[in-house]
Amino acid sequence: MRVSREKVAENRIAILEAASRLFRKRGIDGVGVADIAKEAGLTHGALYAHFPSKEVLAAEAFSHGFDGNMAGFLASTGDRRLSFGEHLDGLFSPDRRDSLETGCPLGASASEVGRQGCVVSASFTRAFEALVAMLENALEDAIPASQRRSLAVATVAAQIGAIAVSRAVAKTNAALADEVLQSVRETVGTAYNVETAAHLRSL
Amino acid sequence: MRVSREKVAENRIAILEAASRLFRKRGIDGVGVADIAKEAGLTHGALYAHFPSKEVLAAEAFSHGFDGNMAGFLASTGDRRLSFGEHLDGLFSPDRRDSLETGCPLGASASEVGRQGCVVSASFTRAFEALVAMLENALEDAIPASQRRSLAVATVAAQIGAIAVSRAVAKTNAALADEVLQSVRETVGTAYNVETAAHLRSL
DNA sequence: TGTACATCAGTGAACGCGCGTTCACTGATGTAC
DNA sequence: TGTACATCAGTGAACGCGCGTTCACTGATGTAC
Repeated sequence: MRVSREKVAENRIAILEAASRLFRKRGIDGVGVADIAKEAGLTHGALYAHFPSKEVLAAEAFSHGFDGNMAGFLASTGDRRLSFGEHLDGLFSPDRRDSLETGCPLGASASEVGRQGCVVSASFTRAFEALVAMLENALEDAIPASQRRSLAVATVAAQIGAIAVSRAVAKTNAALADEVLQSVRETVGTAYNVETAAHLRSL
Repeated sequence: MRVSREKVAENRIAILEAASRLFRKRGIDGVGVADIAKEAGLTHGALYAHFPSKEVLAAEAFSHGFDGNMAGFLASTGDRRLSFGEHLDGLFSPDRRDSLETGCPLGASASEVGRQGCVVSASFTRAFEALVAMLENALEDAIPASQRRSLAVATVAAQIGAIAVSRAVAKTNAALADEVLQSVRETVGTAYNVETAAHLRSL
């Protein structure tokens, strides 16, 4: 039966939340549309009133999950702009690795997105660029503009690898899982220190 | 009908090759056992005479793909031990990104392995450690032992991220895909240079 | 404000299909004599 | 070396199941009067 306009909007969000969570947890190919609809409190047919296909849902769920994560992060820091080092602490924390379902969808799906269609790839790219922009912003004043983007791009890509690898080895070797996060964090930090030192010397 | 011992061994290899190639290309959840058997020139039933389940096949195919890649790499370099910089050139090349089916399975499956069982995780961990050992070996004489492992671990993890991200954005933004590889390579290179410089100074 | 009706989000059965796995059967291979 | 037979890798039908998607239908909502 027909439902109110507010309910329609609510249901759409519920589908996106459920899809976002389940895709992160079990992968895009590992979740069926019926699972998603059920988790959202609907039947599978209803899903097609909101999204034309599973692929489009995946792309929108990806964006939704990323936006939610980003908004939550910004809310947690208040108005304060974090330093690059503080960002690194957050990005490479074991907590971040352990929050598969609620964490950033970039790390959860990196190697799968390459196999999906253009719509999903576009969502991934947009989220990646948003993270890069956030780090570039944190690097302002610390290192010259010409090197900011390169370090920001490298940091986000390396972090995605660190999280994915840390999760992949965690079942076998928990110590290695932590070591991976720390080593990548250190290496990125070293590169950052070199740039800031060079920048300070040039002033 | 029964086949000769040599044929059995051949068929086993054929299954592993097909599985390894298809899993890299389409993901573990994206390939059926029938696809694999067909690609190997068999029917799906035969597969269960060689492997007890798809999961075990996935783990063995992962190891097989990694070993083949490693052997091919070692053969291509002859006896010569590559420098760390030469390793970086190979690891972050666009060619490596573009060879999904034949390339290293670590980058192809990183974010999926975390969702698979222990058997697959163990295969991944073994391959990861093998790559780390190769890089540690390349770092000998260049930087002190105490820092070798950390840089090697970080390099492999960052490279896996760089390849996965580069593949994920490639459909949307080819320039960004190349930029990712180059930026991570540069950042790892910078960290390496810092360590070597410090090491030389200490001599 | 009250009534009549068109709209359309949601339901649930059904579509064809492929999944991972099992199993009775086949027949060439390997072995024992 | 030749024969008889046990072995077992491979076949292909069948298992139950879940997949993504479609669609006739329902009935509360939104709208027009």
